[in-house]
Amino acid sequence: MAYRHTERVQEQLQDKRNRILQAVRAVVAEVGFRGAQVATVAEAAGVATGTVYRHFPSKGELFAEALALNAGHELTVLAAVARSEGTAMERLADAVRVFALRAVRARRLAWAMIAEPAEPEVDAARLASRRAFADVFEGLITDGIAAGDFPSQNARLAAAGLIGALTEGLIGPLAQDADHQPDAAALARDVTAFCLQAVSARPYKES
Amino acid sequence: MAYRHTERVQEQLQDKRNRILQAVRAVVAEVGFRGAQVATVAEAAGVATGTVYRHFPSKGELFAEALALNAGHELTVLAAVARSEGTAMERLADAVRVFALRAVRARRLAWAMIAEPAEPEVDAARLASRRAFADVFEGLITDGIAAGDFPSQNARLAAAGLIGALTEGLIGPLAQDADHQPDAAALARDVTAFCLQAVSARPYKES
DNA sequence: ACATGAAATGAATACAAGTTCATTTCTTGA
DNA sequence: TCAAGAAATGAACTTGTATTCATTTCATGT
Repeated sequence: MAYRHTERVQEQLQDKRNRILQAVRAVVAEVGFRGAQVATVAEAAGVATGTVYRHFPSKGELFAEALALNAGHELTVLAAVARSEGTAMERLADAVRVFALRAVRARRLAWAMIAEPAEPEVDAARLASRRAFADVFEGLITDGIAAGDFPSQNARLAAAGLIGALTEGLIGPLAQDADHQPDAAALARDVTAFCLQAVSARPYKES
Repeated sequence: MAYRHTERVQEQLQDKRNRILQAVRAVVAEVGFRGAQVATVAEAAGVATGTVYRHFPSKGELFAEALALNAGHELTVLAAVARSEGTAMERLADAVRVFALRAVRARRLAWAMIAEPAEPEVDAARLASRRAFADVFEGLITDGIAAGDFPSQNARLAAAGLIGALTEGLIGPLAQDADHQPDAAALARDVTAFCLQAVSARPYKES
């Protein structure tokens, strides 16, 4: 008997695994899922291509785990905001604002996480996280309706609509136009205004 | 001299070209861009694979032209609605409703046309058509603001928000859940209500 | 009918990217 | 220092598709 796993080795392995996951994040943030290949990720992580496969069974599962990790992080942040003090209206406003600010600060990554199709495993992981995001918004809208902050409406659909509006307004292809790019804060402010109005308003004209 | 292009041949060629474009539409409507391969398209068009390349220089350009063709058609419909009689509010309502109804009736195709990434040429073509759609909505919103139908707002962003909400609510992955799929008409109605409220409403509570 | 040249064919090829695995390098305990 | 076993390496392999091109089929005018 001349070799046994020691704690240090375990840590190094775990470390390498994490480095690879972080490398996925970094590469995807730069070139999206479309351009992210295993060899590139390996290089970014400072390991050989084959090493990746000692830690993950396939590209799809690696990328899916990286997405889940990142989405989970964002979800934690969002859920905390949603659980804070204040009226449903205030909390929804905060949640949307936080989502918007974080998204504009890393558009490419945000778009990849939220919308860019990729391997089936990645798509599946995204569907789950997307639903989790929608659930947070839906909960806030439902609260708001119950509290009389918002008019009665289809909360599930409204939540989807918010995510769609956020995605499109902040990180979609149309938002990438560099022609007259306002600062991120202004963009986030306008999108937030739109989202709040969509959920919280009553008809502008009596008809 | 024993061969010269005759009219009949020209027509047949044009015909074949169109058949191929239609075949792209049909195949994409079924399996999306991801699953659409040249061989499949050729088969659907009733020609050999190589024939496709006598009419189009590459897969990317073929698919991009197919997308532009289809988007152009939709845009014509939408623009006609936008130009019809009525207040800006009514015309926006009609436009959104028409968009929604047509989209839910062919979700897979609509998603491919609006959102599914594909070859770079396709993405470029889509960006153009997307902007055209957004422009129609933006024009209606601007009209509405000028007429006092809608409160003052960032029309460009609101237009993007509408498209996002429509996309997400009608044809995005979350909308694909077959669990409790309401009929298309009901879905379109709710989404339309959300969109109109987003643009046309005033604050629900004076604050 | 026939010669001419275009158009269609589809099997063969090219290519890109994910995955494997024989070899090398590192780690451990004696 | 050394043997044993694990981990890392990266070049070779595999696979799935887009693209090509030698061959065949078809259309035209005499």
